[in-house]
Amino acid sequence: MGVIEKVARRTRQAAEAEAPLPLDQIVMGDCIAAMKALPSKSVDMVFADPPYNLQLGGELFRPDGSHVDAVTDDWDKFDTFAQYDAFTRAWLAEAHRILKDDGTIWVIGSYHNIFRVGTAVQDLGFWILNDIVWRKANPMPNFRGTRFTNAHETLIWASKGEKAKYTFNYRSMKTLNDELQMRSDWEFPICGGNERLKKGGVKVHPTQKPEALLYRILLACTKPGDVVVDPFFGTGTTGAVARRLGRRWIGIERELTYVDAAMERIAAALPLDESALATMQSPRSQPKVAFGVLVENGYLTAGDVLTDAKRRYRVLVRADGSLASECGATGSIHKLGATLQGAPACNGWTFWHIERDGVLAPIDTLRQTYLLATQP
Amino acid sequence: MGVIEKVARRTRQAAEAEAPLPLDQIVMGDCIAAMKALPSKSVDMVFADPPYNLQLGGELFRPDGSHVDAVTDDWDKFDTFAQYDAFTRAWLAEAHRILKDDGTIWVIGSYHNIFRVGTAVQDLGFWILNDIVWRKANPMPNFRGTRFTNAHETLIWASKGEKAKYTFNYRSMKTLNDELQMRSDWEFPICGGNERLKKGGVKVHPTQKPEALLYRILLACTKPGDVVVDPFFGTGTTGAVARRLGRRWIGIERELTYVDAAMERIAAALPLDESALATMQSPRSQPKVAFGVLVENGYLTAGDVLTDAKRRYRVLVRADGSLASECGATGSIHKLGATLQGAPACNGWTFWHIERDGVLAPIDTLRQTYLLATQP
DNA sequence: ACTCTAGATGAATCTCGCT
DNA sequence: CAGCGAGATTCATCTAGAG
Repeated sequence: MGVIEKVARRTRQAAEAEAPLPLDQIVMGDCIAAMKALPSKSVDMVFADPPYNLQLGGELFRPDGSHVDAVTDDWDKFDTFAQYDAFTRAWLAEAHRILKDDGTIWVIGSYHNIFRVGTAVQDLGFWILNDIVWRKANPMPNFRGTRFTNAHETLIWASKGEKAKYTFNYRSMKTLNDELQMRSDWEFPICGGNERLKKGGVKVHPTQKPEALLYRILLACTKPGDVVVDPFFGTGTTGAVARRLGRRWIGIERELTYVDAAMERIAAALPLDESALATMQSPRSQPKVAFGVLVENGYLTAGDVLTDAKRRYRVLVRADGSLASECGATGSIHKLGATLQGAPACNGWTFWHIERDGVLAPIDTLRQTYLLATQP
Repeated sequence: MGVIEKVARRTRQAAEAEAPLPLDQIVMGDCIAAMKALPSKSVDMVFADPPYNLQLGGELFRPDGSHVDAVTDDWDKFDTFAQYDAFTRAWLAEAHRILKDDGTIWVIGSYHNIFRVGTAVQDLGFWILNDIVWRKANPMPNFRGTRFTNAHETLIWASKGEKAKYTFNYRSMKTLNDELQMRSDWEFPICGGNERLKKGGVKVHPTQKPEALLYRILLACTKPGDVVVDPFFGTGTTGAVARRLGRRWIGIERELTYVDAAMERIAAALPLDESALATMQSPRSQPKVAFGVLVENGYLTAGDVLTDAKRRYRVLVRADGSLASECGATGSIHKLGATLQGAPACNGWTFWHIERDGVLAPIDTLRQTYLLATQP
C-alpha cells in the first residue's frame, strides 16, 4: 500500500468517525451514492423494495372495460437483464458493507426480478436464512384467463454470511401465530383503505407496501433501538413502522413527491389501532376445500359416479373436478346440481352422494375426512 | 392418397423410426446426455425436480474466519456457485432444445437453488409465466427455533419465449377451484402414507413429490396425448400421474434403485378412461356460433329488441344479425356494444339481454340452448 | 344513524387467427 | 408482419352515494 492510499484511508476513517448516522431522516438522492456515504458495519438491518423490472406490454382492460392502472414509472425501466443485474449488485454490495456483522437484509420482489436478486444476494456472500411468501388476500385477478392469478410476492431474508449471527425473536413470532411456529408463508391484504396514501384521490405511490408486512419483519428480526436502512424508501412504510416499534430508521429516496408524503406520514405515525393489529394475526388456514382438491388427492377418482340422495340423477366425476351428466350437461358440483334440478342454486356438497360399502353418503363427508387429515 | 403423399409419409415414418421417442420409458443415465439423444422440438413439457444443492454450505464453502483472505474467499464462493450454475444451464439448454415451440417447462426448487435456476431460465430465453408456491400443509418444523418454518417450495412455469404460445386449461383450473381463478399459491400435504414409496420400512427417495402436485400441473398445462419429459425422474411421480391422465412420459434417471421403484409404481398406476379424462373446455375450443345463426334459426327474430342489463341502451335486431341503435349506430353485437359504451371492446354475448317471460336474460343463454339442441 | 348497492381498483410481463 | 375484427375475460375490498 502506497503513501497516498494510506492517507486516503486515514482520511476516510476520520470522516466516518465524525459523520454521525442520519437517524430517523430521509436522505434524498440515489440509493447507491447515499449508502456510500454511510460508514461500514454501522446498521442492523436493510429492508429493500427495489424496482421489479416488470417489462409490461400494452394497455390492459378489465372485462368490464375499465382500464388497469399499471406501473409505468421511469424508475422501473431497464433495457436488459444485464443492466438490471449491474444495478442490483451495486446496491446490494453497499448494503453488505454498511451492515453490522450480525445484521440481516430483507428484499422483496416478484418473479420478474426476485430470481436475479436472489442470485446476486448469494454471489455477494450473503447467506439466505429463509425465503418468505407474502400471500395476498385480495390480489388483482388475471383478467384474460391466460395464467394463474399472480397472488403472491417473495421476500428473501439473509445474514451477512454462513456463520454470521443474527437476530430472530422466535418467541415473539410463535406468540404472534397462536403458539405455532411462524411459517414461511404469510397472508396479508394488499395496502388499501385508510392506510393507502392518496393525494387528490390518486394514490401517491404505485406499490405502497402494507404496514403489517414491515411490522412482522421488524418485530421478528430487530431489537428496540436497532437501525434499519431502506434504500428504496418510497412513501416510508419502513419508517412509519420502525417509529411505532421503537426502532431507528434511515430512508433513501430520489422522488420529492414520495419524500414529502413519507415525512408527513411518519410524523403522524400513531400507535397501531386494533384493526391494524387484527391483520397482524396469522389467520388459521381456511377450512374451505375445493371439490377438485379431493380429486387431486385421491379422495375421489375421475370416473367415480355420484347420485343425489334419491338416485334421480347420475353423474360422472371428471379429471378436473367437473361433473358430467348422461344428458351431456357439465359443470361444477354446484352448477350441475342446479342445472339438473332447474333450480337457481344448489349446494353440491350436500346434494351429491357417493356409494361406499353399500352406503350412500354426501360428498361433504369426504371433505371432512380430508380436513381432518391435513389440518394441524 | 397420391403417390407423393405416400412417399412423404413413408419417409417421415422412417425418420421417426430411426430416432423414435422412448415414450413411456425410463432412460438410465445422465440427464444431459440423455436429453441430447432426443430430437429438437419434440416434446410438450419438461418437468424438472433438480438437485437442490443443499450441500453448498458444508462442502463447498470454507468456514468464515478472519485469517482467510477475503478476496480468495469470495473467489471460492463464486467458483462453487459457478459449478452449480454451469450444470443448471447445461440441462436447461437441452430442455429448451427438445421442447416444441409451444411447450413449457416446470422446475421446482427451494431457496437454496431456485434463484439460480430462475436466473438461468430467464438468461436462456425462457419467458416466465408464473412462479407457483407449494404451501406444505404439514411441513417439518424448525426444531432449533432459529428461523421461520420452511413451509413451502417454489415452482417456475415458463414458455420458450416471450411471444411463444402455450397450453393453459383455464376452465379446468377454474372448475377445480370451485369456480374461482386458480391462484399462484397451492396447498398440498407432503408426500406420505400409502403414497410414499418404502422398501424395508425406509423411504426409497428423500424428496418424493406428491402426486397431487403433478396432477394439477399436467391437468393445467398439457393436453391428453402430450409428451412430458422428466430429467430427474426419481421414483417416477411424473410418470405415474402422466399415465393416469392419459399423457405420454419419458423419464431420465441415474440411480438403479429409483428406476426399479418407479417401474413397479407406474405399472400399478391405472389410466383413467376417456370419459373421466374429459375436462371443462374453454369457449374458444367449442364450436363457434355466429349471432346471425340464431336469427336464421328462429332463436331470435329480426325486429326483436335487445337491451343491456340496466336497460340503458336499446337496440333492434336486424335480418342479417347486425344491431341498430335508435341513435342510428349499427354494427355487430360486439362492436355496437363497444361503440355505445365508448369502450375499447365489449363481449356482446354477455352484454346484450332479451326479455322473455318478464325476465331479462343475456343472449348467451340462447347460444347455449342452440348448442345443446344441435350438438350430438 | 344505518343499510344497501353501484362503482372503483390493486407490482400484470394478460388473445387469436385471418388477410 | 402489421392491421383488423371477433369474441373471451375478474376477485376482494373499500368508498361514495342513495335510500
